[in-house]
Amino acid sequence: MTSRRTGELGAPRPQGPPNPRRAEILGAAAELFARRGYHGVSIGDLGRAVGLTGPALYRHFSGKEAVLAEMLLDISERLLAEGVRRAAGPDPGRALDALLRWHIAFALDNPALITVHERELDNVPEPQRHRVRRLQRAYVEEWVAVLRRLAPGLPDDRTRAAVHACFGLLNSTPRSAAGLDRDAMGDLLHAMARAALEGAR
Amino acid sequence: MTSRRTGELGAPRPQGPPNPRRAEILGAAAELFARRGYHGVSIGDLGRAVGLTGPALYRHFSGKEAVLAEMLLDISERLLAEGVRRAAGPDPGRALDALLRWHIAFALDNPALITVHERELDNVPEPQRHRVRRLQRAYVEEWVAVLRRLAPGLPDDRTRAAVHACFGLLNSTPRSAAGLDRDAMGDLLHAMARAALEGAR
DNA sequence: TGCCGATGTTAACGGGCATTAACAACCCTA
DNA sequence: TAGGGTTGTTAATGCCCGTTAACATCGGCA
Repeated sequence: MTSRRTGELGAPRPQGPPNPRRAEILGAAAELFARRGYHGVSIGDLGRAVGLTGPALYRHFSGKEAVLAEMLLDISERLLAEGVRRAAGPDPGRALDALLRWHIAFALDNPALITVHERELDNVPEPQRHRVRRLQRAYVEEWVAVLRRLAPGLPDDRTRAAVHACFGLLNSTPRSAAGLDRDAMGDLLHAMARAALEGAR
Repeated sequence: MTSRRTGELGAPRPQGPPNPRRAEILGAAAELFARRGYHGVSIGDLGRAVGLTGPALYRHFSGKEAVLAEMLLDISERLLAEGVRRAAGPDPGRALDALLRWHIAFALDNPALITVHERELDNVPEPQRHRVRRLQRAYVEEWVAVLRRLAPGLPDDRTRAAVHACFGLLNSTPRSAAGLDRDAMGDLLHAMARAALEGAR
């Protein structure tokens, strides 16, 4: 074998020693995809962003789609893994706050990733799109389960709609580069989201 | 002159008798741009969506960018015009409810337009991008002014951030095609947004 | 009736894109 | 120190896109 070019198959993912070049490319791609959209970014743009030419990318990914697929898979896995952890405790009120803190911190620290995660699923090729969708759904269900314990009377579809609306609020961060500093913004989002979810009752 | 091809200049916009073909193209373009993004839609796609070939579009618009520009200009003008009207009354609490009802109705009735309006500003060519930005900002300021009367103590940047977060919540509608019917969804969004804004205090 | 503007069509263009081929330099190790 | 895998490069290929050109049809009106 002359090169690795991981990412072409549905599963399992690379896993080897973390390749710094891959990570660098993924980071730059996140910024570009968030700003200009998947179709608005060329392989040449991607290479240039990390100081390479376009074709050099094929030493690390099987193609442009594979970059996006790995990015979305990584994001949704990270969100879900920590979401499961935080939703666990016995007190649903505390669990909700922990979920809120987690999602807000992730959105504030990775605005580009949140944006891509929210917009570009349709451009992920098919074997992996299903996996991302499953992970995203599972993450939503963690929130729904906590809210169900907190407000047992609510019908499930209403609870689910409320969670989606809450995500819309939290994920708006990247678009509102307001003058607030990170902590103030985090507190504001936490207060608003918490109030919105209580208002959904 | 052999054809009209409006939209190439910054101002003023067409204004003539409403051309049904133009409207049809704009409607189809909104759906496509919302689903696949501006760069993900070709002129051929756009023509096909209204039963024409690609080049036929140039009988109605000066190019692909002009379609997007007119679309965003139209949306932001509509939002602002009605926003100004509803923000006017003497009672800020009523004004806020009127603004909420307006924005929610618009988002529920035109999910594709809201999506494009939120995402594609960067692809509007420069003379018109400024106009759209001004209109969008003015719309936000209508909300900020109402909230300022309602909660005079809040610093302006916090109020503005809260409005943006609120828009994120309301505009999440297109992504959450939940099982709720239109009215139930509208009520839920209204309750959550109202609570979120009060929670921002 | 004959013309002309409006609104289509297909064909052609120039450019950019994703991808592949062919080749070069660099380490690591046998 | 020779060889091979890794990671780059530039050149080439083929496709698709936005746009323009050239041509057809059709309906209203002098």
